[in-house]
Order: sequence, then C-alpha cells, then structure tokens
Amino acid sequence: NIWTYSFRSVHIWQCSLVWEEEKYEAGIKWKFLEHKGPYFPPEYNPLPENLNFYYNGEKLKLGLRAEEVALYFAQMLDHEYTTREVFRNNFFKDWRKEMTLEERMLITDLEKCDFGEYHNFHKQKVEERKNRTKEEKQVLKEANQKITDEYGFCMLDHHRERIGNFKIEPPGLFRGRGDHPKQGLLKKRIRPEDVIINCSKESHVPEPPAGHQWKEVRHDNTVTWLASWTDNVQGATKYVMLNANSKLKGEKDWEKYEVARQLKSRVDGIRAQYKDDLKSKQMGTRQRAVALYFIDKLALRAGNEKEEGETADTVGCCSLRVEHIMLHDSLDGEKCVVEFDFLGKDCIRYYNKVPVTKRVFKNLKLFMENKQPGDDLFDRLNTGMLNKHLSSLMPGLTAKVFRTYNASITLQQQLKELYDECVGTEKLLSYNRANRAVAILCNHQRAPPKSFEQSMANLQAKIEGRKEQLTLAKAELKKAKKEAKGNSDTKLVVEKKKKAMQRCEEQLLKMEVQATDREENKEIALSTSKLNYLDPRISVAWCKNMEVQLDKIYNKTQRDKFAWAIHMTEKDFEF
DNA sequence: ACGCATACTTAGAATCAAATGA
DNA sequence: TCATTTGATTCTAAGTATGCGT
Repeated sequence: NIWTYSFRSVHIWQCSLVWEEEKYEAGIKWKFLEHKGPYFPPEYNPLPENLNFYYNGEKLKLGLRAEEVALYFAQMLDHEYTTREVFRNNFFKDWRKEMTLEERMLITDLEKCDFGEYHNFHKQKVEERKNRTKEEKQVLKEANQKITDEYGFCMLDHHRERIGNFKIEPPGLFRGRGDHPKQGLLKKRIRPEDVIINCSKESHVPEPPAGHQWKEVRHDNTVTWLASWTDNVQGATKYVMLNANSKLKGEKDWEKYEVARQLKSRVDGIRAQYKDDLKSKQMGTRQRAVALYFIDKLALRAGNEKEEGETADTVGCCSLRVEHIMLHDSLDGEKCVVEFDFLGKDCIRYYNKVPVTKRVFKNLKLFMENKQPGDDLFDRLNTGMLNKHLSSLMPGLTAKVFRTYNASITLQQQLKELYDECVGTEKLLSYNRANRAVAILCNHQRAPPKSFEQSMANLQAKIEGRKEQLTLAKAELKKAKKEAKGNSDTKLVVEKKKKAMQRCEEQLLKMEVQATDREENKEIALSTSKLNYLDPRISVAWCKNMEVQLDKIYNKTQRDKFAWAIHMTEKDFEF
C-alpha cells in the first residue's frame, strides 16, 4: 500500500535528518541493492525485400548495417535538421563507416541518395501504429507492463523502488540542441558488453542477455546508480538510476530545499559581503562579486566552462563573454542598464534589460576594457573558485542554491501578495501567476504549442458566443423587471433571470481569465520550476490554507515525487 | 591551479493516453 | 462515436558540482 509505505518512509526520513550520522557512514548510499539489469531494445529487424534504396537513380541493395543506419536517417526526413549541412555531413561520415567496402566505394555523395521508399515505409508504420484497435493496444500495454514489472523495479534496503530509466537508449542519430557540432552522428547500439552493473555483493547478480557478458559487475555502495555505459557520441557516462519517487531521491530533494532555507536566513549577510567585495582591490574578488550579484538578482546559472567544438556554444554566468552584454548609461528612462543577450542551457535565449547599481555598472565597464567581443567577461573567475568561496560562507552553499532559494522565496511572496486579489476570482489562477513569476525569473521557455493559434481562436470564439448570450440574458432580465411592477408572482421570474444572467457573467469571466492565463503561458514552461525549484511544502501549505485540493496543483507523478513534503507539511509551514 | 573523470540534477521536446467536444 | 485537444509520461541531452592526479 503506497500510503502506509509513504508514511513509514517519511517517518524514517524525519529520523534520518536527526540520526543521519548514525544511520550510514558518510557517503554510503545503501546497504543492499538488487535488480535485474537494464532492458535492451529489440534487435534490428531488416526491411522487406521489395523495398529499395537508390543511388544516383540506380537500385541498390544495402547490407544490413548500412540499411539500418540509412533507415535512421530516412525516418527523420520530415525534420528540418536533416537539411542542415552539419547534420548531413556528420551522418554521412558515420554512415559510411557502417558500409561494406563495395558500398563505401560506390556511395560517395549524400545528394545522390534516395531514401524515399524507406521513408514511406516508416510513415506507413507510424500510420499503422496510430490505427491499432483497442484490443491490439491492450495486448501491447500488457506486454509493456510485464517488462516494467520485471525490469522497472529494484530492491534497495528492504524497499521495492521504481527505477527511473531502466531501458537502454536505442541506437539512432544524435540530435543535440541548437547548433550542435555533433548533430547527425551515429549513436551506436549498446550491448551488455558495454554495460557496468552495480549491485550488492550478496544480491542476486542480474543475468546478462543470453550469449552475452557484462562489461563489469561492481559493488559500490557510495553511488546510487544501478548500471552505466559510455555514450559513443559525447564520451559521457549514462546511468540507470532510481525514480524521483524513491526514498533516496526524495531525501536528497528535501536536503536541497533545507540548504536553500538556510540560505534564506543568511542571505542578508552574504549580500552585504558581496556588495562590499565590489570595492575590493583584487580584480578576481570584484569579478566574483559581480558574478554573484547576477546569480542572486537574475537567477543565472553558474556557467561551467565547456570544451570548445564539443557542444553548442552556450554560456552561464561565469562563462559570459563581452559580446553577451551591452552597457547603457541610460535606457528607457533608467540609469546603468545592462542588456543581456546570450544562449543558455539547451540553447534557450536569455534576453533581459536590467538596471544595476552604479558600482556594478562601473565594474562591468572595467572588466570590458581592452577586450575583444569573444573574450571572457570574468577572466579571473570560474565556477570552481566561486563555489569554493560560497562554501566558505555557508556549508553546502553553491551557485545553484541561489536559484533554488530565489525561486522558492518568490513563489511564497507571490502567493502572499496575490492572496487578496484571488479571493473571489480563481484561486488556481493566482497560483499559476505565482508559478509563472518564478518561471520567468528562471527563464524557463518552451516552443509555443503547434496548435496554439487555433486553440486560442477557438476559445475567443467561445467567449464571443458567451458575450452574446450575456447581452441576451441582460435584455431578458430588463424585460422581466418591467413586467414585474410589484407583481409578486413575476418577481420570482425576475430572480430567475437575474441568476441566469449572473451565471452567464461568471462563466464569461472564467473564460476570459482562462484566455489570459493561456496567452501569458504561450512561451513559458511552468513544469520545470514546479518540479525542480519550488519547495513543495510551500504549495502543500498553500493548498491547506486555501482549501484547494492538492491534485489541482500536482498530478499523480508530482504527488509521488513530493510524497515526503505532502506528509510532513502543516498549514503554518514557512519556507 | 589545471585538466579530466564521475555522479548527479535540470531541461525542453517527443510521444502517449485521457479528456473533451462536434 | 470518432477526431481533436490537452495533459501526463517518457526520453535523453545538457547542465552543476566535486574529487583526483599531476
């Protein structure tokens, strides 16, 4: 039973905060871990014989390996990125590596390749998938459930826990975000021989698939992952880890917010400190102070340095370059304005014009002196130095704690501020508004939904319809009033008409509010902050105080993830 | 101080499933 | 009842942060 389980877990967590040292030695994450190993995607299924690939107009039967990789490309043909030079070149280079000698000799120009039949085959498959009957869907669902039951859970210290990503990533063409230099490269099939298994010595070690061996089996209880492999495109390690609703992840999440709350009580001192540091004789200290000012005020990310040419060109605070900011002594009636324009994580553009203090402004001018646009703004600073400084100010303090702290405190403040105006109107709307303020602060954007304009127009049409209805209702009310003239019989009718009119008015207002909400949300993603930055206890307490059902705010997955907060939070919780 | 490896969180898009309405 | 829309879930890339060897 999930509820007793969760309740018991929270009980354990509450103890663990107090007895942390006693429970495990530092760095030990578990005592027992058992699982079935990751689930591998199905082997490649060759195309039907009658399907052809054409090179330079000539029919050509590709070998299995070349065919498989060609199909990856053919499947993507509807996407814009298959037209990009970098993508095409990378794909072609890697595809040729999979060819036989003869194929490689013959196929030397991607432009001469015709994947049309492969592409159509794929589209047909997608269509078939879409048109599956209820029964077929049911059968597939059950088969999937069986896989999840077998591979999707593990035993960790007497708890059966869900695994977050127990499926090995299938092969395909790498799709980085933005202008990625490696887009189109072949992401190779992962075999058991590539996979490291991590589990208890005394557990039942997972069986590798028939005829295969694991790369390694280790028993490291200082880490939380169950399996890992190296991705051939980036050379990065990928991990199989627990689901967010697990005790291990929940505890970590709780800890994160507790650190952010500690920052709350010390932030005044820390701010005073970095304001003071703006005057330092040391250039490095001044740069650190300005960077911290940005991180605190604008919720910028730390900005680790990245290897050039390996990823898209994105930056965070410490890696800002001169070209990413513009200084305006005065702009739109404000003094000392900094104009930011850069690509951040996932190539999301950060654009903002912010008035800053005179001292910060002067420092920025100084940092930019005698520099080229491509030079680092903070040439005496990196994230390591910044975090080292921060951890000396408060244990556990790093740059990203500021984002968590500022996000959560903003939510709490906004909810308080919006409290008055949301009585009477929609409570949920005010919650969304507060959530949105945070999303804007953290620059969480999304591509507008494909059907946004259409759905907006539909809603607008409905509003118009309701408006007409309202005018009608008003007219009827007036008429009824006229006819009433002290007649107690018709007074009832007047009341009825009045009620109808009011109901109509309410519905109209609700729709208009919904329209505003949706419009304001067009390019803003609320889910990221809700899931990663907002202390769930703020939301749980708000729901209790406002008498709003929690499932109006959090869906099932979110309630699972925040089970710890749901059970421990009282009405009077304050971040 | 650095360069690199490791482990973990955060991120938006793609896909799938449920709800809604013609 | 079917098609469309919306919301939930899955996927995996892209960050942060820290430790280690030189």
